[in-house]
Amino acid sequence: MGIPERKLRDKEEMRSLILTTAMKLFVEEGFGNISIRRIADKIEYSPATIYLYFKDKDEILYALHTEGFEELYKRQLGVQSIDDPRERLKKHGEIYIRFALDHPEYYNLMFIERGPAKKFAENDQWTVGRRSYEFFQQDVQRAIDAGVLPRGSANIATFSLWSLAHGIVALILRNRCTMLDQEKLRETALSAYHYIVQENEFVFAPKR
Amino acid sequence: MGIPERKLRDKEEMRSLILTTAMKLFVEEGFGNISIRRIADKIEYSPATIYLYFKDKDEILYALHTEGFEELYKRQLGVQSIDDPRERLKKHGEIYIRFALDHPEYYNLMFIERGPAKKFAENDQWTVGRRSYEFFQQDVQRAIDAGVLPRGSANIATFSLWSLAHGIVALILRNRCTMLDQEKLRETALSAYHYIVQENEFVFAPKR
DNA sequence: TCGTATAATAAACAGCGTTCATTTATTAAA
DNA sequence: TTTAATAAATGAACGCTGTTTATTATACGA
Repeated sequence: MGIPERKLRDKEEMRSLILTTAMKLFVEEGFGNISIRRIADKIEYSPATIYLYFKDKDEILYALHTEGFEELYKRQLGVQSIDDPRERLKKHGEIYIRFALDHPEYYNLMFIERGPAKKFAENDQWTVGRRSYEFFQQDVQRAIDAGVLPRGSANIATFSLWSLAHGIVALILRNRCTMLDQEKLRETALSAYHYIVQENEFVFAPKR
Repeated sequence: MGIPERKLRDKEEMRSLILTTAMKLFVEEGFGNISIRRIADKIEYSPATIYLYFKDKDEILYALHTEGFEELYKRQLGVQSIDDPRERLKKHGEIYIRFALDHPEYYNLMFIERGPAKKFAENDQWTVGRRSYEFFQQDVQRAIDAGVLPRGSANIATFSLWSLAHGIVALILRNRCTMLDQEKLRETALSAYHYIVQENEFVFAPKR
């Protein structure tokens, strides 16, 4: 009696076929060009078939968004090579900003777009994101304990620094930085983060 | 020979009829429910007619976005009652954050959505935004001069603080703050900004 | 009044997410 | 092997979207 098992495997295979196809479309052509109908085309099934495996489009987006958090978390682990609390905090920001600028489409999905967020309530209330967040928060707490950051709620401090990093890349990704040198956006982004989390006042000052 | 003049007036009237209708729809039903066809319905014209007065939908969005900047700038002027550079900087952030949370739809259009940004290149490269930005930048420069902020590029400092405020509200508006107390988001937002721009010497002041 | 310039529109195009009745394929039972 | 039941897949439609174009209605100058 291996038939129900095989059927389940088939179902799972189809789900992941849809997902990897969505992923490919997503990476190659960006968020805007992803559509149920195009995914269906690529896998040579009817659009209606996709709805047998996913409730709606947002459910697919949510899966992609989870994929993105895997990559981000992997990168975050890079901070472990650093001991100094302040340097570690800086590294966190750099990793975050680089991730966003390296994978703008993923970042968009993970932190800007409305779609996947709708699933937070239904699903696990942002479990994937939570892991990244708490990892960061730990190091923020450490920085506070070390006197590198002002005392106060670690929650607020974490949210504050995260907002800083998010704000930087979100404004860049959405083209709100026409007043900045477009050639040096990457450097500027990092400098903006360093301006807040810095060794002392001269480190990032322009050479004169 | 007042006919061509009247025609011009008519044309201008039609443009503003479309805009105010779009505005009404926008405010009443939000960004997602604004569409050329619904605007056309409301003013009892065909959708095609709208294209005689606006090149495309983004051009209408851009006009709304400009409207939003008027309101923001008005609020920004509120800082003029404050002299102390640090307090003024704090006020800037508060006004910005309050504006975003009071008018999420406008904020979305002005700083998050992709549509209007496409017009920056074609039009005047974000003149409306620039006014707000430069007003803020002046006060940042003043804070630097007063020793309230670390020395360094005023450009970076401005961008940095703006990013902080933007990040805070953007994450809230896009529902990425499930880890925070949803009842106190407003307070938390302000606290997050104050955490960076504060009396306390740790963050900004040079080491010892 | 007549031809012309302008304004407005109906209709269509190409796309979207989603639903549902119907058909096709697969499995279990007779 | 044939038949009945079940599961998988789909065609076609619904109701939207932004945008274009050929056609019609209107207003104007001569």
